[in-house]
Amino acid sequence: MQQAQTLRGRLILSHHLPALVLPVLIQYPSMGRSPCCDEKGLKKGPWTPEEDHKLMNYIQKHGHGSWRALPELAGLNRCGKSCRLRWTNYLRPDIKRGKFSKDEEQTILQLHSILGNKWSAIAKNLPGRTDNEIKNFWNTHLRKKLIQMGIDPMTHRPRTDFFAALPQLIALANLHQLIEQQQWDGHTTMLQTEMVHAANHQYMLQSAASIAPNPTTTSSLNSLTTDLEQISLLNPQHMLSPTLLESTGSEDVSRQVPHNIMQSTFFDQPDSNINLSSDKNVSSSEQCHVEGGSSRQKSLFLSETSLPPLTDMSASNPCNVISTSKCVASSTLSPSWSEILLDEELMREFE
DNA sequence: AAGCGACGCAACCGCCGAGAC
DNA sequence: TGTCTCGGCGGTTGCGTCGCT
Repeated sequence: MQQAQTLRGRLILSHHLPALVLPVLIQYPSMGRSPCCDEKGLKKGPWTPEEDHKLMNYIQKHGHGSWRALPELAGLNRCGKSCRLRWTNYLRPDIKRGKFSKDEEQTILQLHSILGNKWSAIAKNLPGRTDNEIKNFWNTHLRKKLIQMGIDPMTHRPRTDFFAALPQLIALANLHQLIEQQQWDGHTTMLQTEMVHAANHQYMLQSAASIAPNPTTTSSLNSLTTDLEQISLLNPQHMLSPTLLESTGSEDVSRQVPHNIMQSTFFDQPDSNINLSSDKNVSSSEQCHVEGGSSRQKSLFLSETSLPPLTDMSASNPCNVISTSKCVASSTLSPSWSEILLDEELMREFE
């Protein structure tokens, strides 16, 4: 019954609304979340053709003005925010709908490699497309496409994290095994506490490093570094990797691992004779096979093992937080796929 | 034909910055 | 300076559709 009424409304409206809006109305009434009750009694959920008609009529006659005041003036039982969203993402007459062209797709890919998830900024370069539409297109199509091509959708560079993460995975497996064996009961609690601290510090460093260097962030980083050094001083056996300390401020921080975790895990035992990798396929630089050796050797070994985060940390994408020029500059380290594959002219526009 | 999972996308949520007071 | 309002933005949700078994 309700469906029949909606359908009727759809057919009647189809004679009155601009041609651009008609394809939109075909999709009623199914999309979006199910309505839920609001404390103020305002309606939520999918918009009906009647509501759209009211909103369009009002804005075409009076402009939107104050979005907060609009619903009452237009006779809508919606919040202003909902009206604004509906207008900007759906009803605006200049919205271009339908499939994205190859050109649009390439533009999105290139702009995303430069700007990151700045959908509104990307949308400004694609007339008629909304940020929401571009975001959806990215999440449902382009992102998957890049992943299938073996390209990290956030960095736009070939993914290497799995192989680079192998030593870390192996280390974690060993850590688990060691804790279960409880060979060093007294150390376990302390170690776990330190692991939490180290993880926190790593996270803070990653966040700080993703911000463009300036006096404030530099001092913060120095403070963090000092903090990390203090941890290692309190626990000399948990030496920190020089690369971790030196890399504050570079995007490579996100690829470091709390080395005090690694080292305390592997070497606190009286007889550290731990075979961390029996996999012959792992390259020599990634092998974690350590038998005895001096502490200097052990330290060197670990400091040279650069490890990525196991999760896809969007925060580590410099393009999410820093300026375009910084991103382009960082892209000179190694060419991103878009620099190789896509239109050079467009790339130059953003350099 | 029915069941089921993946997909697509409109709409909501929560946060943030700008501006007014 | 602090608070409030408003608009904008990015992330997430949830439901209908589609395609496969």
